Amino acid sequence: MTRKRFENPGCSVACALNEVGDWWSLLVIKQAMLGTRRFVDFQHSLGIAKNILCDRLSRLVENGVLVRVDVGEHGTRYEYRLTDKGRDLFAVVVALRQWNERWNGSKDDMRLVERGTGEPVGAVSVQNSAGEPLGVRDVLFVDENGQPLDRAV
Amino acid sequence: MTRKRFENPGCSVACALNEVGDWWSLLVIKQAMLGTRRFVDFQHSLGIAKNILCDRLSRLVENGVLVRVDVGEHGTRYEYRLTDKGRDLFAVVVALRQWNERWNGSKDDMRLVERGTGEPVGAVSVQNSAGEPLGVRDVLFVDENGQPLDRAV
DNA sequence: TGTATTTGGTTTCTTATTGCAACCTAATTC
DNA sequence: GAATTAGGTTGCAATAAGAAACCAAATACA
Repeated sequence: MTRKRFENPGCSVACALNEVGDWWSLLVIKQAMLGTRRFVDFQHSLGIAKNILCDRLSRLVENGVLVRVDVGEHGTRYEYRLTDKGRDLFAVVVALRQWNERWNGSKDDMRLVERGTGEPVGAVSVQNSAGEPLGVRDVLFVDENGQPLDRAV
Repeated sequence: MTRKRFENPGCSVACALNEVGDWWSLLVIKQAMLGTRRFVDFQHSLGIAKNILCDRLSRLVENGVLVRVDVGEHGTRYEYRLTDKGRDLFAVVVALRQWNERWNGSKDDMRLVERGTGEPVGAVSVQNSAGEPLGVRDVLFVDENGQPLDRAV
């Protein structure tokens, strides 16, 4: 039985998870954000099986999250580089990181600072137009007609 | 062979994915944010197999993302409600939603607006202390001593 | 009161995916 | 010229997923 891929075109979260929602993809992307580009480096830093890494890299390339660039003179050295689409997952990765640090208290080996100033980056949050953070209770989910969906979280 | 659970305590992203990084968990959480609380409602709205739903709900309860509340008089009616920890995944869910809409252009059935004003919520992003958005190229990953890790993304 | 249905599961069975290890080919290094 | 490296592919055993059947307690329905 094929694992359900969330083709449901009515749910953006499902569609996003369809591309990057499996066990390894987001870790591959995070590692790419750290500068990893080569097959063997992904393999060693993540401790992932080679066939699974092959599969994930191919799928991420198919989906336009990574590009495979030929860097050898004669075609057996490749680099996997983030595309704009891939780099745009930065907020997702950082939000996950911060969530884990807030609730599981595990200290990551590395910190994230602004390149220019060296200041730590702020907390990733949903915001209104004034830049004030919004929790899930501060928003409404509305349908195409602007009618709010009943809800109590 | 047991699927690798990312116990690696040195990586927050891996730890976070260990709790909510499988195919269904984030969809269950998103659905809970929409107000779904009952087993059958999760089942029908997500189209998930009952045994898998059981497993995911139990795991999310174990990890403190949901609580199981007895709402029947005599103990066979339950509700699964988000905890503070679960609600705090809001930024992750919205970031994924927005990423998909930016890059895959699929229109979600529902829109997200601020409860008070009815205005659409802003784009979730990593920011510096001044509230300016930061891309992955605008930050440095530094180790415990503040030394930047070599990197070119 | 008696029957049907709903709820929240568990069990069984089949299929898919994972992880490991072995292997493989072209290119590089020694 | 031999050994190693890069980037895979293949085969196998173990695990997880999905569908469907089943089940007990509680509720709704007549």
